[in-house]
Amino acid sequence: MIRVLLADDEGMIRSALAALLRLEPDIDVVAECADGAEAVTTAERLKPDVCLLDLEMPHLDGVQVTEKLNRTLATRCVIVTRHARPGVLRRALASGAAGFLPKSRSADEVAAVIRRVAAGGRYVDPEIAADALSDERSPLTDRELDVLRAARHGQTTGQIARTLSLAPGTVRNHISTVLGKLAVGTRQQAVLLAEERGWI
Amino acid sequence: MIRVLLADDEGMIRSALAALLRLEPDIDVVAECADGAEAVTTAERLKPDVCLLDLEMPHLDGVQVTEKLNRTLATRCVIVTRHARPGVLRRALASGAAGFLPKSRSADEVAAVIRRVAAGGRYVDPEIAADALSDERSPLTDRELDVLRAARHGQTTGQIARTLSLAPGTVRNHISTVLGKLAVGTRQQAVLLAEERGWI
DNA sequence: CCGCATCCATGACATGTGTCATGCCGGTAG
DNA sequence: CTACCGGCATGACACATGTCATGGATGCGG
Repeated sequence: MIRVLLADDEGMIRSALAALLRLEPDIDVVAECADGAEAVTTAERLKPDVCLLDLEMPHLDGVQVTEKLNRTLATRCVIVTRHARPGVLRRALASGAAGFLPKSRSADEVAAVIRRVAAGGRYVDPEIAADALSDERSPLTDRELDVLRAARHGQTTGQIARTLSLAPGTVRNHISTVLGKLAVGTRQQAVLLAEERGWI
Repeated sequence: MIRVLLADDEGMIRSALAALLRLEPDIDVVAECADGAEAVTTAERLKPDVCLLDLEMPHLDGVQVTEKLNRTLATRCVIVTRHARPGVLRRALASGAAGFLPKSRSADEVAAVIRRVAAGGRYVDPEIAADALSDERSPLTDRELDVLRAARHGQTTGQIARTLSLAPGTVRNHISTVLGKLAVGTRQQAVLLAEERGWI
């Protein structure tokens, strides 16, 4: 019997997957969690064989949960996401995830992936994996990513500079190089593009 | 037998809901569609009793699909969405939707809502309905909304002015009043807030 | 050691952005 | 009719933003 923990902030898909997985004779859904923090504490208590984690969750996202769990437990983590981009896959695998499944795939495949991962194997969505090989790695430096992350919510250059302890001119310069690298004209477009590609 | 059409761009939740609904003895899932345009043409061909439509879909969103179908068919539409805000509910009901269900609700409720709607009733998520009564209507004028919509993808004032056939100064003025009404400092924050509240 | 490349940081300059005062138009109350 | 109000449009002004040239710090290969 494979003991599975489910975490997804969207109640409808969480309960739907739970109901479907309970129909499988060899799978036992032992917990359903609505956010990352809850997933971590529940996993540490119940020690499930497999954790099926949504990437986008409040407080801790799926990648962060995977990192934490891999330090302390033998649980195998599968990350599920709507935004299946090569950059996201890279982050997921770097965190130690054993599986990666975009939500564009059918729900039927979930049980198969869980069995494979529980048996010690790995599963990565073949389509995304192919994209990842045709390397779409972020051309941005660490600092540039910092600045872009800070710019996500429409803060002004001055505010960003203060939170990063920089001169305003430096922030502007980083933004400028980012705009050049991404071939866009405004920081807002840069943010949208970077989010799209899973770089921030 | 209630004949149901399902439309959601996320394959996993679409197939999961379909599988669960097929377990119900009185519900027949006659079609699964991945986008709004496909939903419209399929619905016109199959004339299902109830359409379960995701709000966020490519090409045509759930509200637009509902509008189109209500012109030509007797189909009852239920709109499902992750971003369940009063403004979204208002738009959905204005389009003629018979039901409104946020994805934060459990999948169990879907079948019940479908039965209720098929019987000629209406269903609106009580929590969101309560919020909608404590009126959070948009304080923005039509023109201001036009400008804000155009500003969504980080376009410059000049580009927005050209697409709306306005002087750049006018666009800036509209943006300025929007910033005042929403009590934010940049157009980017205004866009994020308006999206959050379902006003654009 | 010495280039050389890369990242980070900064300040001067042009351009775009937000604020303000103003005027036009259609609807409404007196 | 007149006065007034709200939405729409516009141009002048202060400020933030994007571009550029520059310099310091670190790491790598000759």
